[in-house]
Amino acid sequence: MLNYSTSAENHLKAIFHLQSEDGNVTTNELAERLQTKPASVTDMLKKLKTRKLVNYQPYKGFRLTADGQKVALGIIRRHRLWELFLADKLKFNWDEVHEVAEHLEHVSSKKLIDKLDEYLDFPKFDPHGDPIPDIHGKMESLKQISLSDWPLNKTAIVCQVSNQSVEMLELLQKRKINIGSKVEIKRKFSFDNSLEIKSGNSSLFNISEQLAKNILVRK
Amino acid sequence: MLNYSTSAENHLKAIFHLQSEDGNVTTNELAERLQTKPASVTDMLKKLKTRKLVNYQPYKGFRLTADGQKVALGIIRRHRLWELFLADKLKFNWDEVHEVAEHLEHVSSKKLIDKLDEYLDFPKFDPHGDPIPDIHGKMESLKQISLSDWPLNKTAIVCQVSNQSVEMLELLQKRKINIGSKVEIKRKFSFDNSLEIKSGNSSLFNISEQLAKNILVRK
DNA sequence: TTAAATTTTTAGGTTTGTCTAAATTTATTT
DNA sequence: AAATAAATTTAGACAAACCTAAAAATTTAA
Repeated sequence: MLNYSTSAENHLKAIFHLQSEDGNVTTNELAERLQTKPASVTDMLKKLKTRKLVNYQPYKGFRLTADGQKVALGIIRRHRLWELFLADKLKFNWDEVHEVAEHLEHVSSKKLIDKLDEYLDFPKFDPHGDPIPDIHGKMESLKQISLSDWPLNKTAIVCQVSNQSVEMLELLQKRKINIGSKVEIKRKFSFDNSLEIKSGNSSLFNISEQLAKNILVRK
Repeated sequence: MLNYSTSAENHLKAIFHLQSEDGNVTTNELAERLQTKPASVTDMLKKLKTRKLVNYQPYKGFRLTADGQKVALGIIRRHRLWELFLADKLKFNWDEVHEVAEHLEHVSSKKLIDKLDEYLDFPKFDPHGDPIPDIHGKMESLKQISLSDWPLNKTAIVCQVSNQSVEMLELLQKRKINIGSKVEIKRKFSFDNSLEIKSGNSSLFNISEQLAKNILVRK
């Protein structure tokens, strides 16, 4: 298995995420996501195309090839395993693991990752509730819906947070909302779609529509 | 605390090791150690000098400054903690940990390393028997001597292997010699200074002077 | 103590990943 | 459907980390 630069890996991973939302990915989108410039993205895409990791045609957008997908899943596997390690074993807070995992994910020893997987007992989900690809790149898919679509007065279990901004994670931390937390919607305010909710045994509080949309729940 | 490139970190670490053996370090020595060219070393040293990590004067060799020493100890701390993690927790073989740790050591989150240290219970030595610097850069020093200077028929405990080449570690692995193994010298052959030794409860075998010099023992 | 050998540095080039500014293509709007 | 706007690519630069070959300094040895 070949080796890719940190930058190439970051591009592949970001394309993977974007295309699962959007289908075809555009240069601007990717530049925005990676906090870089469209011209830089074009440069990298030309390189990824030579490696047959992406099917890219100038001005037409791009997607990962089957090979690219495989590589991206490997990177995501590393990232999520490290996140779980940091949270479960090293007792990092839920909202601190992402940034450190961004660096650890680029250490590409296959043996390291497979042993880490074993050490963590072949986990299926990371601390954000995202599924972890197994050694073959397969992962569970969650049938979960947004908290903003959940009915009133019915307990939901938080199982994923789809927007991983630091601000948002900090907010959730403050509200003591974690993966696995039980929440219940007590009121919906139609004028701004904000919700009044109850988490665990704490008292009632309000969250915005924006936030509710990014909290995925099940059960 | 500032951030250094992987290459800069590798230079600092190598200078640290070389100067503890030699005192003053030369350009050629360092190039050899890093598997690079003298011209490249000169380039990097000029950069490290601007950062005041090394006191370097053209043609005169160099050493780490107090600051450089501090940075180097931090890198060594990371390296050795990861080595221990890989061996103890992930069950890597003793001779496989070095290479992976070479990569992990460059992930420079202070919190990560301090939590890892805690997770491993603030260990004092890595799987090769090398001391691990603590959070302040302090580490134990071993009073140990080379197996080639050990007397006949007296049990010694292997506590360090000073030459970390893969070949040598593989050889030791084959001979079932590990840190903590008990060995006893049964004969010394003066014509080539090779030794006939007994390790644990296995039968007798021979090792060269070269190998004996690189096995450090105590007790 | 010079001449030869060795070590080290300098000069100039390459690759990778980034950027800005200009040019080009595609999309939108009147 | 032309004109304008937006998105994208190209051209040309730059910094980091490396290299080779040549020049300069230092060391060694005749």
